[in-house]
Amino acid sequence: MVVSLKDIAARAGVSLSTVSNVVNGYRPVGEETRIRVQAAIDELGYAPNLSARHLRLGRTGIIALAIPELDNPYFAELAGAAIREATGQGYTLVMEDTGGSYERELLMIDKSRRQIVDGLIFSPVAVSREQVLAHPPATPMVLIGEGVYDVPHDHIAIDNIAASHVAVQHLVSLDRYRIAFIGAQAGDHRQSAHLRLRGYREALAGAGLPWDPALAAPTTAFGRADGLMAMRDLLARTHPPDAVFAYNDLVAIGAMRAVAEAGLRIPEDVAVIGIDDIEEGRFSNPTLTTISPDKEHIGRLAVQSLVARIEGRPVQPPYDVQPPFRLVTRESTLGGLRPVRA
Amino acid sequence: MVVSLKDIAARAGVSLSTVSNVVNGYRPVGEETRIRVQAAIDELGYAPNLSARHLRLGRTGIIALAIPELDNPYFAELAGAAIREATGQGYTLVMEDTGGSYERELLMIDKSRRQIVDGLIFSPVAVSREQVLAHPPATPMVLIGEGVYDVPHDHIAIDNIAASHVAVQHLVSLDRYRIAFIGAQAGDHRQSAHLRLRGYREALAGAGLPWDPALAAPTTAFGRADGLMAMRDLLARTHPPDAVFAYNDLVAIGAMRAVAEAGLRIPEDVAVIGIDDIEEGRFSNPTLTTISPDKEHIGRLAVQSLVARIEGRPVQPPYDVQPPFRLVTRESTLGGLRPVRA
DNA sequence: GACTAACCGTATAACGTTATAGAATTCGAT
DNA sequence: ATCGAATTCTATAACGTTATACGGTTAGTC
Repeated sequence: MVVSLKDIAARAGVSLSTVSNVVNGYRPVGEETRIRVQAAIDELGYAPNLSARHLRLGRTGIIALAIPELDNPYFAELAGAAIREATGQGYTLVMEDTGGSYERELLMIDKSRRQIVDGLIFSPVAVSREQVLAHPPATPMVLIGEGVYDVPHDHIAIDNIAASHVAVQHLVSLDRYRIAFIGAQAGDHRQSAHLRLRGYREALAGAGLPWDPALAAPTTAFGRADGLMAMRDLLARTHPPDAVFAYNDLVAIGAMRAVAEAGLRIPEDVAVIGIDDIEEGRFSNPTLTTISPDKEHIGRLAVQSLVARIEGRPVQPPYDVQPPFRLVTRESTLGGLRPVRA
Repeated sequence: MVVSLKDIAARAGVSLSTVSNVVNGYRPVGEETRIRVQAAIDELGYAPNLSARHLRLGRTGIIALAIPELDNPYFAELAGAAIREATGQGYTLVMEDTGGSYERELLMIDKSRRQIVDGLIFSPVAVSREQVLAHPPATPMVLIGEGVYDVPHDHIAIDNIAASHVAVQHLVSLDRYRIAFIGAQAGDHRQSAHLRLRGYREALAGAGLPWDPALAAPTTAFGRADGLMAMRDLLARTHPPDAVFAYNDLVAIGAMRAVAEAGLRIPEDVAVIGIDDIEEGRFSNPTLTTISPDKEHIGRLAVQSLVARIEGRPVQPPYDVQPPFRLVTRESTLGGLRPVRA
């Protein structure tokens, strides 16, 4: 049997309101009655009905995290941090996998889906800035990643251009001159691909290296298979690259596989660097040099910002945060055998 | 402004009940009024308040998936399937990361946490059979994985012993005689480790190979780092193994890294096989031979079983399902260079 | 001894929904 | 004409919670 306030009230011989006050501490309650009520609560094993509470309060205590792909370890690791923070703040976090699909992303910002949710952390990839502007969300929204810029929402994303500079400069410092980029995008979406491509070009220019469009390999998506195919393609050229800057670690790992299949050595023949610092790259053969964003920081900050807005706490106007990142050098660029530190 | 049934009723000039009937199709409504009401709904952009609906109906439409580690790709891939199925069935799935912690797992089955949830899909690792029996859940629960057996709940897990047989037999068929197992557990928990160890021993016996306790390496957890350390240990022995059956793919990948660091070749010096068939193993160097459970099947079936129980549909008594699995042979046992089929 | 203030408790009205019971209308059949 | 039945709609009472407004009692102050 499910126990409600009414049962407790009857048992303790007080009114509904008093029990509610004991439970929530909203109003002072006499010491003696508090004890009596608490005893009844313990005996009957009362737990508040969240639907009722939420109906009354107008909030659900649930926030959503909408990401393009749960099976990308980057997002899985990020989600872990977000879940921990949300739990700590007294919220439940539900994850939505949009699959990077346009319709499912629109559904996310569409308010019909939001009746159940107090706020949304959203990593858009397919949807455009204009569409976000055209569908003002009914509840607060925090954006993560580089999908959409310049909208009136909190936004958390590393400085992609700066990160790309660091990556390319690292390859340049190793005397690589034919540096490819895998993950250039054709369409208008995936801002981050544009930004990383731009950072790549700027860094090349800064190093006095020529810009060769043939070395900017497009992909349809950003998984291991995409990196593999793009790299096979690059290696089949008459002048293959001597280094690769990959859109992310998954792409980089696919690319490394292609290099190995071609019978070439990493990094002697081709050096490889990615972005994300997923755990997989710490154990791959060779281990993967990467740009490491602080995922724990991003996940927690996203939840904190969202909760602050939900609870109407004093927050600045929508702000852009650029979490820190750092270069993590490993075998795929430095070479040698560098035992994993475990 | 948030639109409720009342607003629609006023707009369309009908009663609350009629609008509700239009929305839910519970009672027949005249064609003309239906159109008028639908128009009002579209104009005002009505979406039902789920808290209110759930309060009234006594169900929340939310199911939880509690897994030990979101950053294990196996669970991430499984969760993807579960989310898809849940969405299709009209449920929202929330994920809970227990971290394999005893307290957080108990919290999951504890009913206080369940007020918000219609049912739970649970992959226990720390909690025991007795504890599950002692804390009867308030709502239906489906167990996945091998943590707990013989409890009155639906249970979905591959036949671990049979899977281990297949894995070890594969190694035997390649003329390996010193086959190690990584992932033996000391404590009473992690049934699956026991089962896989048992399958390993049975298969050895079946092949007429001796049982050497020194080759059963325990680990504290089941990640890449654990496989790495255990393998380093095994390779430092006077008689190192010529093959390794790892508790799962993550452990296998850590083990492969250790073999590479030791300057040995896979599979010539040491063959490696895992369980799970995570995508990572399809692109690793070398690619990883593994036992592939049908994750899509498991995820969907878990949700289907749970929803059937929640909705009180005719279901058999709690049943045990053993989803199919198959051996996927790759470079880590077969050797050679086998280009990834992409 | 009356007035205020503080304290503690309660009755009640929402929050938005749906199920039940029933009211109003129409239509056939007697 | 009248009754029963079918059809379409509506009023109302919950579901369990919390905020508001108010009723008592006690203590303190002039």
